[in-house]
Amino acid sequence: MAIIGEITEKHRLSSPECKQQMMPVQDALDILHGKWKLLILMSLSTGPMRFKEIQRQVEGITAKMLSKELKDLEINELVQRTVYDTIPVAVEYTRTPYGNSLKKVIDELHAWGVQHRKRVMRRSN
Amino acid sequence: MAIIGEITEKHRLSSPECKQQMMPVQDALDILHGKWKLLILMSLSTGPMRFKEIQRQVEGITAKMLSKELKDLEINELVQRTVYDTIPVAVEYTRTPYGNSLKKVIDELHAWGVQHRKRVMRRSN
DNA sequence: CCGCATCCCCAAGGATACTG
DNA sequence: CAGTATCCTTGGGGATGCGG
Repeated sequence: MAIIGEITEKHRLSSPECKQQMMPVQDALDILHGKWKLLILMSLSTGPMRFKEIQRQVEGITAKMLSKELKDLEINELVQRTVYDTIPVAVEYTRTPYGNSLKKVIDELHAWGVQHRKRVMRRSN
Repeated sequence: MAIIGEITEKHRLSSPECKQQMMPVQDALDILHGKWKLLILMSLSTGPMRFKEIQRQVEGITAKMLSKELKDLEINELVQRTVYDTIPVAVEYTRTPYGNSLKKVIDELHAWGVQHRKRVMRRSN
């Protein structure tokens, strides 16, 4: 029980700094939350993409969701929308430089996902 | 319009590989989704932590959610739960080595959040 | 102190049909 | 092709209260 008390005390002291560390993460999650946003950004990693193209790449997303998520991403300046005045209209979506700044985040998440998948495979055998 | 056709064609070709890249990310998001999981993992970065301690650090989370999220994290072996047979019982949560493997992901998200906050501040002035 | 049980609400998300 | 509109379901999340 003494050990518990010690541990508790130790971390209560470091609490304020911990909260400071969390705020930025909370900010990031606010913008990137949901099932789709990061996947959409990924699909734009190779270059501009049209609506249907993105929908094909991001498996399972409905037009409604894609439309909404793209709007959100545009508001946060992670994605740019360009309309070409053709018939029928063509719309291209591009990652902005700011959107590209998420590359590392996505890369790390991807790397973790890869090894996680391996791990799950291993355990299920 | 020619340019559109070209762009479309180019990326349709790279589509299969893109989907491959997305699956791991989707896996990762499945485990880490929601408002709280990453924040909880962050709060455990400095060492073992008791239930109430975590709740104090993760601002705004209710006991119910914390309980549920900790269970999920335990199932996925990112967090370990230890019960001390004291009166009243004390329960400690620790990041497993596997949970620690998410450090880079969290770090990148944190780094992005920090600069995002700066950016938002700048624009609102 | 560490939760679980219950009730409740709302936003996220899905299905389908439809327009310019 | 690029979405909107509508309706619907699910579950994330909050509030409160209780039990070991």
